[in-house]
Amino acid sequence: MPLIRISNNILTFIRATVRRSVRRVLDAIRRMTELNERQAMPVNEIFRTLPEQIAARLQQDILGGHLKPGEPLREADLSERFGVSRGPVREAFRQLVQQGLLVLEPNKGVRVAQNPSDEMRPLVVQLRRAIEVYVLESIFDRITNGDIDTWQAILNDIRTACESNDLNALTNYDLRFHQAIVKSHDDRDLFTLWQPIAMRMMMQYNRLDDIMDSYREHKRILDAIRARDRRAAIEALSTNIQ
Amino acid sequence: MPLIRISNNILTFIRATVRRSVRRVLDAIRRMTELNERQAMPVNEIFRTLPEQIAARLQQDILGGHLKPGEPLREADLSERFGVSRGPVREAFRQLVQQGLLVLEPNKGVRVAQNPSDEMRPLVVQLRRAIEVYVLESIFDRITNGDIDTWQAILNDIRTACESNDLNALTNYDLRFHQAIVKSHDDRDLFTLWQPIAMRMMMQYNRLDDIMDSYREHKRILDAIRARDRRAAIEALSTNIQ
DNA sequence: AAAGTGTATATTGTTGACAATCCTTGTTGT
DNA sequence: ACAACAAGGATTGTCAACAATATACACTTT
Repeated sequence: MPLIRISNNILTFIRATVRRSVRRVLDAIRRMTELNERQAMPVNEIFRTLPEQIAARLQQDILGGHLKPGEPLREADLSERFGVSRGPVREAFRQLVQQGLLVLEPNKGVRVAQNPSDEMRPLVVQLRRAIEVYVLESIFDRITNGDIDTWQAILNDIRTACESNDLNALTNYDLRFHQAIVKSHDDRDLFTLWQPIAMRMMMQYNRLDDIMDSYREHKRILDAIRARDRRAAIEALSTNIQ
Repeated sequence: MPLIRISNNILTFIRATVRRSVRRVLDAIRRMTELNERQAMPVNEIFRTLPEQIAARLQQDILGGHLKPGEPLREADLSERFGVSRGPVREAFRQLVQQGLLVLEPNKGVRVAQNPSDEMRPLVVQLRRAIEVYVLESIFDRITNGDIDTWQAILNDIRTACESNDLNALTNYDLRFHQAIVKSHDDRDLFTLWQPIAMRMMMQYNRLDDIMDSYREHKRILDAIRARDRRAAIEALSTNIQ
């Protein structure tokens, strides 16, 4: 029971004003941090929607192995866990289905997808390589120092994860590193195309004997880019994807 | 107002009985038509869900060019058109987003996706070829005469469409032909992976000077399969995808 | 023994109402 | 002139209640 009663008209106008103010602040931040327009985020990527937040959490759970392949997910459970109704949870499920992390059986719900079979892995590798090499080729001459700084920051996170032997975090940052590259292409559709393929590889993240190799491989990529050595960059990228 | 009032208990038992009967009939049909188990459909693929039906209709509208790229789709409009509430329409939107036919902007709704850029087309071709060749290689020795008959039926449809110069129908059957091949792989995940890529090619279906070429190309594929000529089949398939 | 039936329960599917957001238009203040 | 404001209408987002379906189990029929 509020202490003061406010009319609806006044409420909507307060909301509008606040919203506008927030937008102005965010615009200012964006200008200050000099995100180049190529990846200028719409406001709604900063305040992500409910389903997106839920999907992000579940994605981590799946890639981190806390949810095992084949495990069923119930809408009611999650809606309680996140304190929302079943609608946004359903929506989040759809997003994860698109990414290939969940499979949907009508009237029966969703389960965590099985890891891609060993037989299939070479195909997935081939597809992902094709896309990422295409992206890197395509953007190479337009890569700014700002881009490189962004990627360097993620690379630092990769290093930290490797050093502390945190496979969970490594999976996450590895994904983000490549994601950042793919997202810097003008054509956002490429990211949509790339995501489900990359996800399928992330589900079985165990190819390295020495975990530090992951850091070294990514460092090679970024160093080559910084040196503007096109061939070396693409070669390093290809090597990393397997 | 129903003429007779029936208690809830009786209703549920009637429903259960009817449902079981339907299932038995469908099982019988399935056995009679001798669909091999590899692609044995669950019952719910025969009676498709509401969202699936809506998505299928919209898919045709988009591929047929009745909905132009960039055109916004409103939930309320479609829910009225199909006589359902907005829920299933939303769901259908999500499925089409997954296929790359719609793009989603949070709080703003969906629009028909832009055709892939010319620059991007070679990449998409490469990806689709990789998948379909992989599938064909993988299933080749296990292709049954039943499979071939199924594909022949679609090929006949392609021929009819070509002869009557119906580009709309041709797009549809061309899609189905390849879809049937991809779906006959054990691993259903391959289809999920393939679909968004193939859709992006179907959005710009205009590469042929002579429309009958489409029939000839598909006939070459099927003839080679029927002759169990692996290399020729894969070569014909590759040629067809461009 | 195998297939079918009655029933209860858990879960997903659908709906309509309401809330939040976007977008446009006209107005105000500088 | 220009940026910010105010108001509204249109559209998407969220919710909670209800309907339909899947599934399991005890029981009956053939």
